[in-house]
Amino acid sequence: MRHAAVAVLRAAYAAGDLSKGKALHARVIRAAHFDVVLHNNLISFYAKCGRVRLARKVFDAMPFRNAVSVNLLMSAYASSGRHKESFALLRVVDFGLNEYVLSAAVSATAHVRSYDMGRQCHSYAVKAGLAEQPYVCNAVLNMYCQCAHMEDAVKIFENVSSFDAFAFNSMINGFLDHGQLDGSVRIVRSMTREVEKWDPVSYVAVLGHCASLKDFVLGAQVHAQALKRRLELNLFVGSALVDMYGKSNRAHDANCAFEVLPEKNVVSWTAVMTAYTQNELYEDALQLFLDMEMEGVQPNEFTYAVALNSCAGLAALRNGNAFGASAMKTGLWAHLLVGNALMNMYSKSGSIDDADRVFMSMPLCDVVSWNLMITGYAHHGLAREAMEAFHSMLSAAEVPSYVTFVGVLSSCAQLGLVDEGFYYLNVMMKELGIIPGKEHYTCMVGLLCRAGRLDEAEQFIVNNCICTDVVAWRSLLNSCQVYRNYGLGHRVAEQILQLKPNDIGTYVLLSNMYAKANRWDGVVKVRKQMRERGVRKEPGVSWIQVGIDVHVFTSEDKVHPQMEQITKKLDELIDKIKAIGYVPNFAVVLHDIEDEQKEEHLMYHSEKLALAFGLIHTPKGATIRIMKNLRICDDCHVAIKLISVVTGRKIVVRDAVRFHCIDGGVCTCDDYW
DNA sequence: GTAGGGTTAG
Repeated sequence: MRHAAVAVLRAAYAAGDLSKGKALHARVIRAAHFDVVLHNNLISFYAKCGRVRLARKVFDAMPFRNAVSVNLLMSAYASSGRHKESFALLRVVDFGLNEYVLSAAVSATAHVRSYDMGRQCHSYAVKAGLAEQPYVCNAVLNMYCQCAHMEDAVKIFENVSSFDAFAFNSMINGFLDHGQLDGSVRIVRSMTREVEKWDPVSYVAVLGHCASLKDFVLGAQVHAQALKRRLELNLFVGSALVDMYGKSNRAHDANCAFEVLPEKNVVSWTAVMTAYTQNELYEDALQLFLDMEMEGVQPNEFTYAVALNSCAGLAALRNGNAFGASAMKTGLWAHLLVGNALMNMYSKSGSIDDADRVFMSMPLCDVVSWNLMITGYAHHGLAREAMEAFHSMLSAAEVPSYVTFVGVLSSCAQLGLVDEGFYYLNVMMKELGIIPGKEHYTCMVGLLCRAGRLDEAEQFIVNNCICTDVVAWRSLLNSCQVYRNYGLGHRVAEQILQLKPNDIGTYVLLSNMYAKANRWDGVVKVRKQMRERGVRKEPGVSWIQVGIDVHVFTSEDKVHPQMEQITKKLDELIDKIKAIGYVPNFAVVLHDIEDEQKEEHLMYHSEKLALAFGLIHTPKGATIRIMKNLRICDDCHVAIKLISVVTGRKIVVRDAVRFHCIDGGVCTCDDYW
């Protein structure tokens, strides 16, 4: 009976015929005597067919079971991701665990990241004398890696003499997952020496290590080794290669690794999209999304997140909206990852209200969501709202992170809350043990500058060893410009130009500073210096989306087909704002041109062209959103504020650093930028 | 009739 039945089950599985198996099941139930092995075969059959509930039914109906029955059901649960249920099965076991069941139990605790349960299993293994069993030992080692207790993992790793690739793989991934790159460097080194036979997972792990370190040289060597064994065709290894090249800023190589894959799945597609996005090739990433859908591959939550991040990079609000709607239809919208990506997209596209709306509707949120809200408000010049969000975050018992404090400190800076800023820096360091980074120090410099305490700001830079940080110095120089402190400004600019010769941002700030202080001799000097050193301004580019099209404008570029209309509109606008006090600010013109040309030059700044175009092509009262690659210039800032008055429009300009939300002649940047 | 680690986000 048993042999025949097993043969039937095997055939039924091979033919994918579930009903044949069920028919046999019925006969087994009617049979006079109970056979454990046969019932185990039934469990195995249902499990292989992906019918875990039926497997469980068989299990529950058994008058007695053995270790194999338990193990079969546990692995069925594990392969469908139901690790808690797998672990819970131990409660019905009324006999001692063997090495099979024990390693399944340990791996369940590893998946749910339960250090406590994992440790209990480990001590059980020690008492039962099973701790040295290779599978148990590896499972325990892996459990400690997953549960972020690398010190326990290291103890096991060091005490066992002979290891296969498995243990090395676990150790590398454990160190990588917890950001301990020095640890993974050690393991990878000894692995290249001691482990002869790498398995495919080893390649994936080592490539992940290379990706984290952006170690393209080692990555390419691993690639070469993989080629010898034709492993570049393996979906996992291939995706890891795509990721490694992408993170090493080699989008083209990433694409080659992708193209070579004979079978592509949603992960490999998403990996190559990610590679493009991380290298700022947003349009290509979005094109890949379309290609993927054409191939009939369904996007998952990661794919949507990457697509939305590309939209964020382009500030492509409409496309982002479309992806959001599409994610809503597929039900993937509720994923944390997608919600966060949507918030990010709205925030980077200048639509902070929409970001807030998404945040409020998210079923689950995490520290990243809170950070997006806080930094989003801060970038939009809404420091009060940012601080409110921060306090709500604390009330919600979410633990602030490194990024949280970047938002908090920059909000304190915007509000001129010097004491609060230092208080929060202290909380961050003392209470949360977060080591402040450049971003925090730069915020503190900005904080002191905002309060007009420029000398203290300079001292702060010197005292905190961030003298080599151009961003910190630039923040100080910016304040010198705002406060017209050209003595300090000149010194600071020298300092920056020593660190980064020909830094165009510095020349612009310096020139603006002299202009604001009415020091025309200074402006002339800066221009001369630039000419002598051959420094050229990067062309300003602005873009605006109208309908489904993105219209791009470069300064002085007159190639747009509707240039005539745009010029006419601009003339009109300039006349109107001159009537309410606009005076062109020639100081921002860094080119050596005649005075009479300067007004025309200013008029053709890319943001003004984009704005005029937007005013022509959008309905009355609609908000206009403009993106710019550089920082908005002082003249345009003044002009756009006045244009918002004469047209009654809300105008949002995203420049290289922040948002300017301009409404009724007032900008959220408070003219401090 | 039984086993483990892996790729995509920030």
